[in-house]
Amino acid sequence: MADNMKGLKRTHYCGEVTTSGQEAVVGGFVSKIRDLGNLIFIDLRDKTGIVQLAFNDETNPEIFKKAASCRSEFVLMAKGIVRNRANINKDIKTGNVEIFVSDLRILAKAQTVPFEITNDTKVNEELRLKYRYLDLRRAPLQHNIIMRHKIAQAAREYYYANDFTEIETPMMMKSTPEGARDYLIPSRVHKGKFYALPQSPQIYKQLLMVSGFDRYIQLARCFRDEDLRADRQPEFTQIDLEMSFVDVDDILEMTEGFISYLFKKILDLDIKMPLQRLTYKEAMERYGSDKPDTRFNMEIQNISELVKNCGFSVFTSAIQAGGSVRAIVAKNGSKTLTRKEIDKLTETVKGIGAKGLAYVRWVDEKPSCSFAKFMADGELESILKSIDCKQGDVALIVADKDRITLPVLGALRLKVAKMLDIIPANCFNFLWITQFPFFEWDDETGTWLAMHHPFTMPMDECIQYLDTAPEKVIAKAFDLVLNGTELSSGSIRITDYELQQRMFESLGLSEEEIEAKFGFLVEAYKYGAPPHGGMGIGLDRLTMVMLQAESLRDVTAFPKVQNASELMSACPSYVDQKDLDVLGITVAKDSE
RNA sequence: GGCCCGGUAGUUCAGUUGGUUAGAACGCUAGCCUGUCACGCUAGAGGUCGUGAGUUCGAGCCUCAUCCGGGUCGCCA
Repeated sequence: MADNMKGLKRTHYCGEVTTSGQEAVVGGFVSKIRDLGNLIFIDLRDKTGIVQLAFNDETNPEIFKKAASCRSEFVLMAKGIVRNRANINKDIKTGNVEIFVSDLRILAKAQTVPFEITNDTKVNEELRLKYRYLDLRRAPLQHNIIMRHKIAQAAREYYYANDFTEIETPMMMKSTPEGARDYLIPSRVHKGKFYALPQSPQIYKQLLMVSGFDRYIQLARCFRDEDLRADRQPEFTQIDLEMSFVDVDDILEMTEGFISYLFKKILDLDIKMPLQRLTYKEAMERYGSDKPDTRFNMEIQNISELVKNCGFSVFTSAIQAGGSVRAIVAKNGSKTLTRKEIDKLTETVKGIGAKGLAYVRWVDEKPSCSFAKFMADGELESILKSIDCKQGDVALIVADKDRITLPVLGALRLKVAKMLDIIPANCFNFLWITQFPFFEWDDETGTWLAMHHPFTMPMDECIQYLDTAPEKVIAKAFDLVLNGTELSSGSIRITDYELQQRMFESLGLSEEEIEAKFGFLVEAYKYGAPPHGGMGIGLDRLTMVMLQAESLRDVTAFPKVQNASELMSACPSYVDQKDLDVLGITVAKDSE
């Protein structure tokens, strides 16, 4: 049997024991034991840090014996006098003192842990995820999770101070099969019917504006049944907000206020305001991405004009087909791309849609160029001059339709920057992407699809093109990007009932479909809605980028892995047939 | 679903052309040690080489299948 803590009340967190001469009672996990024979030191750890407990066998043999029986990760409470150490440990904040223990309780023994609880770890993440509760004992993860809490707290402080009301919206809602797949919840009462977990509280928050709450915020859990990435979990949290009587600029300003407040409070950084803005078109042209990382340059350059009459048919035929020839230049730095690396990059771009990769590698005296033999005298030189490719640089060139060249070079730009290690750390580059196209063409179905959700307002001057020229319609939609990560998406919503109807129609929805899917929403807007709009800021991603973490798993207490399972509890899991019977559900045999 | 990478003591890794009993460090267990703080010293335990099949006189190593994990493309209004 373990000891109890009767008669002891914690007076200090471990990391707070810094002043000698007082009595202290601390509780925590055994981090390290140094048994010198007639002298034992135990490092006791809690969420605030480590304090050294000291024992000797002359003063109190009973307690000494108990200390000698302690092992790693035992849970202890200890009382004693805080005294100065003989030698100071400069690495920890309590390194000048120790507690000379007069009462020791072993509150829980611990099995040998499957991996050591250390700040730096090389241990396989799979194992750490299986024992997530142990991994979470490590100081860096504790720090991340606590920082996440502080970011959430700052969000509430800021938006509450700006008259936002926090309102909880349902987790069980109507499935509206647009966009991402829904996670479904079967109904027991209505057999054969399903609720869906929210992909976002979108519809509810818009209705809250119809109701007149004017400013809404929620730290909302959202669920999307799509494949995971390092920056994508099936469930995640948004700082979700909506505002009435606003246009795009009002929302951007409110958000800039938050970013300013947040970074000052959490990181003591002054972010320069207003944040830089780029239109979607410009972002695609210059960076080949709608979420460009602007911490480094290497912008995409169009050399179509220069090569349209050259002898290299790969270039000329792409231009004749209505495409373009574009390049990025990796400038001379501490590293250059080797031939082998360029070959590897060629494979990469082929994997994402490009037919090939032309290059100029100017490392030696003369540039080595994959297409030199097709160039007339002086042509290569003028290309190199125009894209500012000098000795020591490597130029990478893609020729194809714009919808290939731009994203491919965008992906290449990121990859090359990582390979050459030119992305500065401790740098936070925010960027608004504005003026998104309203529709995007879908090759598969041969129709225009809404690029954002179908409640997004078109720019006032574009409404005339809704039916005649969909490609000209620009949305009142915007994204917030930080260091190449999309943090947030927002828009002004359609509040005009007739316009909403036209929107649905131009997206090819029939009367019946509109009624079945969004009938209640369409009807709500018949009763008068103030102009409104809002956004959802990804709390997980925001935390990840602020803490410069590699993955959402580093800032989420209990994350899921790539196949959307959770390794610790092994979910999802099968359920008993009788539980399925109650729901009227039959599972196909081959799925087991 | 496609492509790429990985899986050897509890952990991190090494393991030669396919060849005798698969090693090291840390951790763990036991003993010694009065000022450690990566304590030190001595000894010991600990292995289905992810799993299954195949090739071979012989497989950790070669082949195939499969499972698990990571990254990425598709997907993510």
